[in-house]
Amino acid sequence: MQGQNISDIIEKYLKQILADSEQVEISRSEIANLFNVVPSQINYVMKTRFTIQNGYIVESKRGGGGYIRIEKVNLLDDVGVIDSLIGTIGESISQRDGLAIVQNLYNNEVVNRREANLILAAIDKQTLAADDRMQENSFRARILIGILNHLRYES
Amino acid sequence: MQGQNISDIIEKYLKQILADSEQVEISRSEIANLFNVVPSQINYVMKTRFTIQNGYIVESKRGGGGYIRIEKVNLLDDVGVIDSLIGTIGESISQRDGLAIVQNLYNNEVVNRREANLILAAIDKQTLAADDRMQENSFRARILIGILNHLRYES
DNA sequence: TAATAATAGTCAACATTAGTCAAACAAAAG
DNA sequence: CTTTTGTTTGACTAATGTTGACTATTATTA
Repeated sequence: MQGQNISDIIEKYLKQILADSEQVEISRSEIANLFNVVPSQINYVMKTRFTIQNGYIVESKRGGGGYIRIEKVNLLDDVGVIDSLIGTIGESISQRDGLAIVQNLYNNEVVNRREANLILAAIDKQTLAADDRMQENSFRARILIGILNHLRYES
Repeated sequence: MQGQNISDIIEKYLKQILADSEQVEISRSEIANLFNVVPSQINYVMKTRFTIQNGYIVESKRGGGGYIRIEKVNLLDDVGVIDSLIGTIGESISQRDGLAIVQNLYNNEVVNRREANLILAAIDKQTLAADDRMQENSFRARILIGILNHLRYES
């Protein structure tokens, strides 16, 4: 029996709720209070246990009536393809290689033609119009990775 | 589940009315009274939830018989609005305003849900992960404009 | 026309949330 | 026992919402 630290207990508590409903909406301070931890511990639990790789999406809002919402999503079958594509992107990618990635997605029917063109518009050299090539390639990489992470699940 | 703060509730109330008619005309003090808030809170709701990015135009008049009128605008009816959207983006846009624009595109059926989420993934704060806020907002602006220009020719 | 009443707008202070980051501490691995 | 990895904590930051004093505009009345 593992899971004695408080982060594990909070994780278990939240996942128990998520067993019944698709999402939970909590107040950070309330939960922190409930388990007698500092509020920022809740952020730690989110970052380490409710990641997209595990099939969770976390959204939040600050200010009055603020919240943290955890949503459980269905991971798709081609997660393997996505992982390997992310691996090849790394921290920087040229427009040419970016095009290849998008074409790969299209060929694997992860996206349709319209969606592929949308992505290409987003990572286009002219669109990014960065100060230098390194910055351009770096942002292109981040955008592609963000999109790929999104494609892991159905929304 | 959501909508704990009073601004959200007022927003919902007004949008419910706007679901049936193209516009609403309210008295600021009446609405403030109805929801037990100070009148200026209504201005706050207008400024944060009924912007042109959200697809609304707000007009008002002071003095006796004064009013605030909210009008829903339709992207498809008016090609110029895409231009004005690009204009409001300018060189920099926050995640919040970016979300408003994408939601607007979706509401006006310029993009479908999947495409909207794809765009949101591309302009997400975490995706961009820029060194500073200015850089983040700048790239978000370029990406959105690139996509909007693409959509203009596509459809 | 001038004064007054009846509206709405602006702005800054304050309130209420959540996020970040790094240091201290603890547990696990080597 | 030492090193590495994971956890806990709290000070500081950021975002969002609420309030009220003061201002601006328009209509009505004297």
